[in-house]
Amino acid sequence: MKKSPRPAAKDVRPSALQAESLRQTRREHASETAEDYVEAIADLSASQGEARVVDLARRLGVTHVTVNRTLARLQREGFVSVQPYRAIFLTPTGLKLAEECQHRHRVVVAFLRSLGISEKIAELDAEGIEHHVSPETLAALARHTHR
Amino acid sequence: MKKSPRPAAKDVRPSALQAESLRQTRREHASETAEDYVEAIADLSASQGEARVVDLARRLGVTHVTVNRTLARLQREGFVSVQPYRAIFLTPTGLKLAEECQHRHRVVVAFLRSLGISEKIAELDAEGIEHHVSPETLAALARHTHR
DNA sequence: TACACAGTGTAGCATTGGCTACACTTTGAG
DNA sequence: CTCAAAGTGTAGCCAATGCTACACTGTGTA
Repeated sequence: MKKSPRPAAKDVRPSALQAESLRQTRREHASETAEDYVEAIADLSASQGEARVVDLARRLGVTHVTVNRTLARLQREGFVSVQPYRAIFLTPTGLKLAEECQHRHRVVVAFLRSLGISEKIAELDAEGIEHHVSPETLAALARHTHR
Repeated sequence: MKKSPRPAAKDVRPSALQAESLRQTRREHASETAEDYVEAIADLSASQGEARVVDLARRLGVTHVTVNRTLARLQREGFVSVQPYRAIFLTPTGLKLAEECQHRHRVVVAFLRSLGISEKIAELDAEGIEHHVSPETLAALARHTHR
């Protein structure tokens, strides 16, 4: 029998769970962009009647070039419908995702506000947090939002 | 005077703030990797005496190739000290970051657990959330963690 | 001491998501 | 109807982060 040259890892947190969590987080990150875009498109459509590339760029804090390329991917993935020089529309799939995101965003912000966090900080943190909140946690946050 | 062809965006949420939040989130994402790595290295060093590439790979859920390349970047940025075929060490800067991350992680998990979230889900969500929690929010979470 | 094998390193490819620079379309003012 | 400016699209660059395939090191065991 061969003694392994270095002892196997006996971790405090099991590596498998840790790795799974991180893989999950990376998967989420892949869809964060989609979520940010569809949410912005939904908001702009509601507030202005249509979503245009420049507005998205301003809203998302990137150049119109990045918006353009990302929209191409989102179209490929079935979230939006784009035609050259035309307004941007959400597909039914995209609309559904947008509504989920808006809901999650509202819940997270309301919760943070109810902890006494300022409006600005709450918005800032929510933007980062909202994509990583599981349904269970979202429900718990909603339950624990008082006032 | 020229009337603008299309009316300027009058957003519900001001675009500037929105864009700033998202830019902030992107900046955070750039350092998430660093945080995950230094935290893992600190944990492994504590539990096994040393951190090796394979262990990190297992722990982070990526191949050893990715670990290797990322370590090169982290060394470039001053978080770790690496020599070929040797164990991986944190610099003082890296160690400080690791400790902050571990603290944030503990606070977030404890808070989620105190909301009644299960251990597994709490760990999963914390992994995604912890990188996006501002000091203000972290303090608020700690304050509102009861039992 | 030799060597098998686990661990480590490197080459090269793909995708995502930033950017600048430049070209093309659309549209409203005149 | 014209045309300049705003908006949109494209080419090409860079960095980060995945991967597979293959090469090299180091070390305990036989």
